Amino acid sequence: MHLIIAEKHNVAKRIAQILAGTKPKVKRVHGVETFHFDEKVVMGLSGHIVGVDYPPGYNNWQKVDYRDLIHAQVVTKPTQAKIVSALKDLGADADRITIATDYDREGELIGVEALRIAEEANPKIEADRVRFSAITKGEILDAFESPGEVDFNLASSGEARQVVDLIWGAALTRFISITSGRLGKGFLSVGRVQSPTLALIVDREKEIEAFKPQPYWEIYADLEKDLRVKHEKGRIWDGDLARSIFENLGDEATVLSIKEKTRTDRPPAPFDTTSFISAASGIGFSASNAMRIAEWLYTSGFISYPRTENTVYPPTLDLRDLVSAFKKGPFREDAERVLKGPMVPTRGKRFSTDHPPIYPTAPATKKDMKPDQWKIYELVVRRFFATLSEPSRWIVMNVQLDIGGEPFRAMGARQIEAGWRASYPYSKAAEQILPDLSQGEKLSVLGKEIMDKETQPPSRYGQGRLVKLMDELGLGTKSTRHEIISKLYARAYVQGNPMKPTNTAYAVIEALERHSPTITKPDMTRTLEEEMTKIAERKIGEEKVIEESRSMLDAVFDDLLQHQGEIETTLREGLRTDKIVGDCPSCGNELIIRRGRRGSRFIGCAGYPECTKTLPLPKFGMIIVTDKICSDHGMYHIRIINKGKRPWDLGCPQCNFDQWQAKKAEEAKKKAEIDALAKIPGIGPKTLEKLETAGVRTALDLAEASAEELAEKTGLKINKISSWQLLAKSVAEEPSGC
DNA sequence: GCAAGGTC
Repeated sequence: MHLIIAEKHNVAKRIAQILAGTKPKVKRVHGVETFHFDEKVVMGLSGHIVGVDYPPGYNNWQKVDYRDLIHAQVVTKPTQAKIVSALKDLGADADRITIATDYDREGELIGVEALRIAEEANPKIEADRVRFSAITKGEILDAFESPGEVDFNLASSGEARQVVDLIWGAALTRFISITSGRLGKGFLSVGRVQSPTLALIVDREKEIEAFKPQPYWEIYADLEKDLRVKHEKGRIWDGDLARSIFENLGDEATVLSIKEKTRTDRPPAPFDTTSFISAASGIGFSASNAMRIAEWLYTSGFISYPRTENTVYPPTLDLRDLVSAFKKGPFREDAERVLKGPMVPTRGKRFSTDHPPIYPTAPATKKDMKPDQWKIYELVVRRFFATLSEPSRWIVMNVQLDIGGEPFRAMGARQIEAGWRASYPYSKAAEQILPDLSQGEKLSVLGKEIMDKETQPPSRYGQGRLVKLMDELGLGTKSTRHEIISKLYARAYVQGNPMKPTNTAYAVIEALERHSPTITKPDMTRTLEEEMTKIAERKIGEEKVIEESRSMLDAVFDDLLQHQGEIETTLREGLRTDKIVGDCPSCGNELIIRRGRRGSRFIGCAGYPECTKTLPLPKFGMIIVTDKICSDHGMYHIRIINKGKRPWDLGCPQCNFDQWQAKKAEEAKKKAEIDALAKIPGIGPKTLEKLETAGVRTALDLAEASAEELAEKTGLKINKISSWQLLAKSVAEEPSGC
């Protein structure tokens, strides 16, 4: 039997269909769907099915010595037990195994992992490897026609990365968590990708804080024909000069010149993961949410594989056929427009062997999915059409004017052909229509304006921008960048979007930059990549790279352990300031988030025990002090983050407490009225039931009801109802006892 | 309970 291994289930299924020519037989092996035909079996993995970890005995964070962690024998453990078992069973029966995992380094390692398991069950199995960059009939048949060999060196370069990541990550994560006292659920983490990413955000925040705004002025004049013109100088840095220009401005403008140019605005490149996340971020999706939805669309058959670095459509993709599929449904007009054109697809800078760019694989309507899913699907469809469209064309006008010796200017832009913008309305380019003007024309000045402005600090990174930046710096991969960003939120290192770092993040980055700068810079990834290439080229061994990395980490710990005291001070100060909620309304001391004896949390005053002001906090979830301040109480708003749930904005803790108290009082009042109804002589449980079906639950309800209607609805005697009503009225008017 | 990398 010939066993064929794909990286994922979907790919296994399609490979089997292509190779079989007919529908292959589906058999479940240890719960895993496999595909059988002509003495061949295709099975899919789920990415890595084993992972590196420490052997048992290294679990206790406080008891294990850092040096032991650095030099421990790292082991490989199955992480997908069912798939491993299926692989063993099938491997035992196979005389040949073909690795058909993704065509990249990680794919090579995943293939070798599978091969080792199969070899364990059957040492005599013969192995080969096929490589393809799109799952189309042509590519797959070609690849299987001439299989190559498994590249064990490439795989071991991936293994070296795994071990280096684990030992640096684990040792530094434990050190920072132990030193800061943040153990258990709220631990602080460190890693080759997450820490440099966090450092980018912290650096940006420092730039913003250090920014000194510069004042400048802009001068505008409003002319006849509804024309607004701006002083040629744009930003005028000298206030006196600006005011003098403004005050001495003449009352007639002369058109000096009119320049017209056509500008072509080229359509965007096909989506890779980075540009997709960036575009989704532009319409309000977080990176993780965009990817989650894209994965759903992929597994539901609406779009192609969303994790790709490729921005060039493969020649095997029949674009005309695909566009034609959209001739029915909500994208009919776009499809017809594109089909009329030359349909030359745009190409991005990056071409890779992993997967095609992200494109829609099937037409759909709004009814097929939820609104958010539709928005993402529509984005992918519209981007696809845009990449097959013609450029958008504009006429841009540049009008120069003179007002009493001062140069002014007006810029106009008019779209003459929408081109790709007809399908892709996400990146807006606004038209600026100017009135008809002629050279030498004179226009009176109807009004003037001087605007005093100041330069703005750089803006915080939004998630889309950060993903792009990570991509440029080589941090993380198409599949992990959004997860890394989520991790920063989960550790309470950042909050909001755009992202603002917490003081804890400042402190962690400061400590690392001082004593372990390697882990805070993108260079670590870059040098690791270089080492990996050397391993793949057999210029250096996997073991050598790991050993060198271990001794570097040893040196880092020489420094860290020597300065553990001061690092502790830095970290604890950062942690402390993140817990400040505001000033105590009773005594003016700081209000801080504190922990009760049984792990409960509350807001307490730093002036305790003299001041006993407290406010409650929820039992579960991570508490985040945001930078939003309550205008009534001067306290920072609180946000609660529970894993897998939407964040809950609790708001100002004082307002929240007041509202809760008011609600409780309201409920108590209601309960008192319900009790009062039951206490009226003559009203027993059966009568209560009848009254309730008529909508009467409290004494107040009864007092306000119409006796006739109530009698009709309940079948109770009207005179009885009237007598109860008298009693109810007297009860309802009494102030409630609690 | 640690990383980052696959995939669901």
